[in-house]
Amino acid sequence: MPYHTRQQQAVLSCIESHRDGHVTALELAEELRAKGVAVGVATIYRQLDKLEAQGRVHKINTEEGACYQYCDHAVGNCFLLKCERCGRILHLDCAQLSPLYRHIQEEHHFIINPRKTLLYGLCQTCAREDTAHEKS
Amino acid sequence: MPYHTRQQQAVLSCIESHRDGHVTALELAEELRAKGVAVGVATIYRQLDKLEAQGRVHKINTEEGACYQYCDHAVGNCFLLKCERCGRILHLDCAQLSPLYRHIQEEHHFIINPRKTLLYGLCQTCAREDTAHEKS
DNA sequence: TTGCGTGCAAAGGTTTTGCATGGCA
DNA sequence: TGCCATGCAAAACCTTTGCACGCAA
Repeated sequence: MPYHTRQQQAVLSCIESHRDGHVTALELAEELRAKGVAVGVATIYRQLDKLEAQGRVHKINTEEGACYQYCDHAVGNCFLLKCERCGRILHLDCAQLSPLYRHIQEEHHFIINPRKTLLYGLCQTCAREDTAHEKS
Repeated sequence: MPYHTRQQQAVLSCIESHRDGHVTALELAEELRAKGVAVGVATIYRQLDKLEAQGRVHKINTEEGACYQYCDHAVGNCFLLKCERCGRILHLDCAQLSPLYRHIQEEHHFIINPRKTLLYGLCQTCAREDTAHEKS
């Protein structure tokens, strides 16, 4: 039977406040410390594991380590785009995604977890810069 | 001006021999050592960086760290599927992928790097096991 | 009171870096 | 000969684990 603690509440509300963003475990630790609600990193990792198992948080593996995102909405068509140049992560919604997942399931018998889709590429800003550089 | 060395050749041919698979940097080191062509891990990481910059190798970030895959073919429709249960990585080809990339580029102005697409989910074997467990 | 959750510190693993050495051109 | 690439070891880094303690129920 799980206990409710001050730390659990703090971690959850902190990651919730990044609703449309994503944070690393260590960023959470830093933020909580700044707020005066210090929580040990071990506890943060353990909480994030639990929250992920409950489906309340997504864990996303990037080049720089794992980052986490709060999740309260339908995720069927949501996905993340990481710009390989500036490192920013964008959140998009694309209606063509769930048909693709269905197709993959029917043709290749693989059940996609839509919460973990992360594509890499170039964001608009960086793509523009590239073009500008090529011209000069 | 780059020099050509025994080690470079060894790393490249070793990763090439995994044509349809993927290896971690440390697995490469292990394999090379077993072949009697010991190469330091630092060198392997440095080589993989260069090969990735040249587009000859894909770097894929997984839960367990980075793995690398040789790349010599058109990659427009290739992608990877990682089973979240057994950890296996499958390589698939799906004609619906490049239209999706085009759509994302046109609608959301993000240029996808098709070499890095990695989706998560459940492979057929593990999905079957899940179903079996639920029934019992 | 019971035992789960926490914090600290240490361990674990992967990847990077500094520096002296070796080997290609 | 000049200089890049290598190897080793140490460092950096993120994440997990062990264990004693604190606190919720």
